[in-house]
Amino acid sequence: MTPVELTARKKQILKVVTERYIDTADPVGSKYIAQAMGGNISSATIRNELADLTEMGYLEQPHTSAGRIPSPKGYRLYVNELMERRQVSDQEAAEINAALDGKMKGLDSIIAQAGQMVSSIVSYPAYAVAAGKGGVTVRRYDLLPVDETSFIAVVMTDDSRVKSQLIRTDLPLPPDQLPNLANLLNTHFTGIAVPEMGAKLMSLAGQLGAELFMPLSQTIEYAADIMDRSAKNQVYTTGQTQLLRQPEFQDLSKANELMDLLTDRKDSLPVPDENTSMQILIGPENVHEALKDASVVVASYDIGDDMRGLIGVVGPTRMDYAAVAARLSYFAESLTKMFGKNNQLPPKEDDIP
Amino acid sequence: MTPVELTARKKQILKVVTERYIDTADPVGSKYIAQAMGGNISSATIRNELADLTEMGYLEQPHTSAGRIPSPKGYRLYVNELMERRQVSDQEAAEINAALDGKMKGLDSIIAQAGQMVSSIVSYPAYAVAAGKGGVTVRRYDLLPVDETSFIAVVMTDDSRVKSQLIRTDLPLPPDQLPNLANLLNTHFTGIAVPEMGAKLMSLAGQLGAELFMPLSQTIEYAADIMDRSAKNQVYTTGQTQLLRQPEFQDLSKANELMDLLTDRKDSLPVPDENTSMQILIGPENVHEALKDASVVVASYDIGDDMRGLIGVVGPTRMDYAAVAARLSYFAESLTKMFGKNNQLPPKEDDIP
DNA sequence: CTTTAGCACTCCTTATCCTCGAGTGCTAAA
DNA sequence: TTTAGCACTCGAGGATAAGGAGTGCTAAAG
Repeated sequence: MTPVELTARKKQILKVVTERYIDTADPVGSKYIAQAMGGNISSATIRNELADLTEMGYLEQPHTSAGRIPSPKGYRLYVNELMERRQVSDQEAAEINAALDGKMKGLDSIIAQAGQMVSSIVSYPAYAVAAGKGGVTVRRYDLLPVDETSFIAVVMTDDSRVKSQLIRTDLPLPPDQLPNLANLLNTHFTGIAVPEMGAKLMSLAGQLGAELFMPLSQTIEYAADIMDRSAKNQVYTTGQTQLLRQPEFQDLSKANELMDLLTDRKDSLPVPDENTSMQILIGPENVHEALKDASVVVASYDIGDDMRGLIGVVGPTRMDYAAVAARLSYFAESLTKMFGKNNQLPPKEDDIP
Repeated sequence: MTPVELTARKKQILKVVTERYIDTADPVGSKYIAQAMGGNISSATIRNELADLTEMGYLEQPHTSAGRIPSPKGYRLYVNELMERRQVSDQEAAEINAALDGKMKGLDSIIAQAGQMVSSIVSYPAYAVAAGKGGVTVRRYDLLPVDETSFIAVVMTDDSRVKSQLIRTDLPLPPDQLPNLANLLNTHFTGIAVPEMGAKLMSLAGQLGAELFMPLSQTIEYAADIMDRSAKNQVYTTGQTQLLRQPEFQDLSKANELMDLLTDRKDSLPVPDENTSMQILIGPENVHEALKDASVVVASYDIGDDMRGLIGVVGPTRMDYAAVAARLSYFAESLTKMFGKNNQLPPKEDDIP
């Protein structure tokens, strides 16, 4: 009685329903489908097929006398098999390239900007993370004299980011002591993690005068802070307000939940599997509760050899997967290319947002 | 016929109405007022007074048979005269201090974080800007060798911010040339604005070999970028979603307008007058169209001697002015203190968000 | 066995009407 | 000047009805 086979016609119907629903956000009726399929079959036939598809779990009915909408399972099939893997149009490509051509400076800033761009390109909220391989350490310290009571600390990490800060000392520090200090830092405080830094600092406490120890610990503190932040894998989210344009979020409670996730608990947003470059998560496939009624498309790109950037889009399950996927993957590829092009090393730089 | 004088009782009534309306968002009726004022006068008397106040423009009536709500003029009077200048409670002060005590590093990052804090403290969206006196120039360049094809450029601006970037050269640059390059930069490219830098660069083009000229121009480009960004007075906004919790923005079109302003055109948010440290702009007092139905409370604080930070809160006209004003001004004062405390110079540092 | 026309039925949407009650404005008396 | 009394207004909320899109089923046709 229950049909098990998914005939070509059933798939075709599912495709029509999905695309129409994505477009209009209204349940799709048999009459429209019949016509959209060429008018060769009657709506009654379609209704039979619809009943099958519903029974098989690909479609849902908001209520007895409404049209059909795709279930998550339906969306999944659509995304896997039915959706036409669309290419970005020349115009879209041009826009993306134009956006990327702008001078982007600084790794973190690039990441944040990438999120913004994607959000505006796809018209949904987006998020961006740079997933380093973790465990950044300092490769090198440089100290530049400014005046009696201050100097500039330049810290270079082993993933080639460079950050600097003006450091004020409480006690005057003779400028000729600066090389000593730098030497101390470079011999004892490179290549090690934050906790070990603390230990080392303690062990040196006795051997050094205050005028050397204070600026030393201030510099270490700064270095530790940099490493902390980069370990935290800061997540940037933008375009939350795009959600409000979607009819499914006119109901504020849903919207609020998602907004909260996007602003406060953004660290629990999905990350794609290690080896796939793009992943689509539909409704209940998401582990996070607030995302059960939403979908996420997330892509990754390479930042040089040992870092991976992540960029994701959040929208209603009724999201335009074809368009989002096309644009997002084009964007991610462009980023990979961009990072690769500069002697295959990223233009890493200082910036903490 | 029309009363001109604002008796003490009228003011008292206006105060009760305003505070009640701020609290409940419902029009306030004569019965409630009579009771809230001690029960010594009848609601009929209150009604007479209400009619006067309405005629005088301090109150409004959504429709004939509803209670009264304050008009912008009413709010204005309330804010100017009636509102009790509330102090932050010990607990609030403690919270604010705790938030500020956290290690805040980097000027721009502090500013952005300040916005977030304020937003969470007052439960409305907030924005933050650092209004420099404009016209930043470079005070000094330092170049640190890395390897044959790259070096670190450290740029210090005349407002004591320090930023740095790793620069890759296309041609190999002998390390012993680096001091030359630094010298060139420091003698020709300090203390001047971006356009002049370009001119200078042109004039030097002929005299230098490519292996020196290329890295020179890359460094200049970086410096120009820093100056550009700091000239732009970047505005940070946060907490937009707080708007959705306000009943007046349940109607999405209003909310959207404001959201747009807060995310896209944030540069047109109000700035307080030069000499006042806090300003309250109520509804139509705002010049920007999207803010005509909203209110803004904005405060400024000092960053060292020659910069001024700005921090503002956006909410419905029915905003809790007393609470917001108290918290915001306390927060701004704390910031001023914080910036002053470190030898009265801010902990300026590198960071572009 | 599949397709299709026909038709009763479901149930959402929208409009209309009605009632209820909070609150007003006015009048006239204290 | 204040207050009690009272008619009146107007929105909120609920019930009811009409309209319509869409379904499911039946029975006939291919």
